[in-house]
Amino acid sequence: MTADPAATPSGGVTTRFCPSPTGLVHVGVMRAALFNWAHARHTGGRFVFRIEDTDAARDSEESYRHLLDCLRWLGLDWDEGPEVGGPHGPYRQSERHEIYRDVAARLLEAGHAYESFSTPEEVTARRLAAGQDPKLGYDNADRLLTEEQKAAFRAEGRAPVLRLRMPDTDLAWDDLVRGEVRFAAGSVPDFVLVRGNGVPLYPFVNPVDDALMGITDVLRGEDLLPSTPRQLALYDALTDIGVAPGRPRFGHLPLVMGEGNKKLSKRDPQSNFDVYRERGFLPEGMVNYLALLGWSIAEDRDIFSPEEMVAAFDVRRVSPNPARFDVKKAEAINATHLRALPVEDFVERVVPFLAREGLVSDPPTDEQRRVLEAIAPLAQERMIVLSDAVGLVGFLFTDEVEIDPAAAEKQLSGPDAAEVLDAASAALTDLPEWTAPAIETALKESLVDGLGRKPRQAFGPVRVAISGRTVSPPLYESMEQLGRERTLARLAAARRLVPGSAGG
RNA sequence: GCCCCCAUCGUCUAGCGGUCCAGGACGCCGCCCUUUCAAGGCGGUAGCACGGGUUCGAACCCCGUUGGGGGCACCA
Repeated sequence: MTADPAATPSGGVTTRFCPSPTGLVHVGVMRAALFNWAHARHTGGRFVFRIEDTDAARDSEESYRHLLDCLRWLGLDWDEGPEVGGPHGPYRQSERHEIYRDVAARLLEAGHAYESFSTPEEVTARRLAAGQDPKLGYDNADRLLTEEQKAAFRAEGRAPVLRLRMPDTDLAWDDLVRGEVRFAAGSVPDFVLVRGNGVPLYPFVNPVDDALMGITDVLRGEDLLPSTPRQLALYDALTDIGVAPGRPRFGHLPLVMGEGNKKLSKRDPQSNFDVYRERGFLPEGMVNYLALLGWSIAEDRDIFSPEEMVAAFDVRRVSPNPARFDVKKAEAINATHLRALPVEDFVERVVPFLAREGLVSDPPTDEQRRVLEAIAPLAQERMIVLSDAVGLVGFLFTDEVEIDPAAAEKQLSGPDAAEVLDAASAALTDLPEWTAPAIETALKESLVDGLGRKPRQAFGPVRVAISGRTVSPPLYESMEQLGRERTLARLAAARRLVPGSAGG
């Protein structure tokens, strides 16, 4: 419970990620995790993962498990923390209460902290009485309470909170991303470390654990910047009583903004990390985009791998500007990574998404795998996220193809469609060789040359008949994979949908 | 209200006093390719918030203004 010199090797960097397991995982939180991880890896340092579950009312075990899963999915491995262990455990604050109780007692004993009996209502009343804005907060009125006064409050049944005595000096630090930041002496009131009921608060346990775990560099959101003076003061007190080895460095990352000009809130659907996973963003695509929220690898480049990020990451080059989360750009980045995937890798990753819809089994049958591998290169380049495969290649794995109503309206509504579909069926029924080139030749001869149709008019209805959509992988290859029987069946089925025609 | 942060194309950014009549990416718009849709190729659109300094010289340094944002709990 004292500063462990071995925990902070001179010059070595130790960063941490310390979310609280309360509900949905926010993309900004994962961005913070990524930057801490990249900073540790780049400097050859350590990355600690700690769970801040001091709020029993809001924390959940499910959320805790989910957090681990998200980190692992992104590829952010930790050197110390849950399920990994380490010399500074436990790594869940709910299991560290004795530690906080002990540190609080020592702070009180050393005079850095004191018992405070004022209720929030009393503080407000005093501010008002003095003609001041209640927003100024606590007025440090209990600093000089005598033992008699304290006894009197206790006799009333009041339980005191523990407050830190703030120093009467300026509090300043050299922020890793912003340079010097300074708060004037007296501008930050004495704050609460421990509640009246004995439960320690976040502003207390967070620095205590950072100190005990040898954290040297704290990278966190700019929204926490105003709380830094308090942490600094606490750190100085902890250093004085031998709990901390000194102050860590702080770096305040730019906020992640939403649609308007506001911080992306947990309420905003865009902020939910899970939706990107579920849509089939790649971890490497997500890492790439998240990294771009405040950092850039080079002047003329924005596609890179996690490894490349680690090699190049320099926290001093992180931008201080707030960054808007741009789904369009995230998609573009992801699409680039998706297309770069080797076919086998792509197939592996896409299978769970197809399986989820019952289109293939997981693992796929040999036949399903064969078809997937054949169509993959053609599908990959027209996909943005893995779940796109469901709509794009699903028609190859089911006989219950739903024809998109809009597609039908566009391609299967006129008399031309009937003529085209009939001609296509005729051309394909006795085709000697069922290969993409043969199919291409037959259809072009029949539809383009024979009927005199423009290619786009000739193949539109056929595509919709085969795939149910106006967008699909290349037609001939798709038909080849589908097989003659199913292809003819779909042409016939579509033929029956054409209104007001003989076949209907 | 108080404290703090931020300020280059619509968006994310490069730029760390001259090499910038500002570069890249996303988006958007054309053109090419073409069996749809994409992808790809080519081209285009659009920005240093304003005002003072400092300097031979400022997007870059300083001050102010304006604008935007964040924080002000016995939540985290």
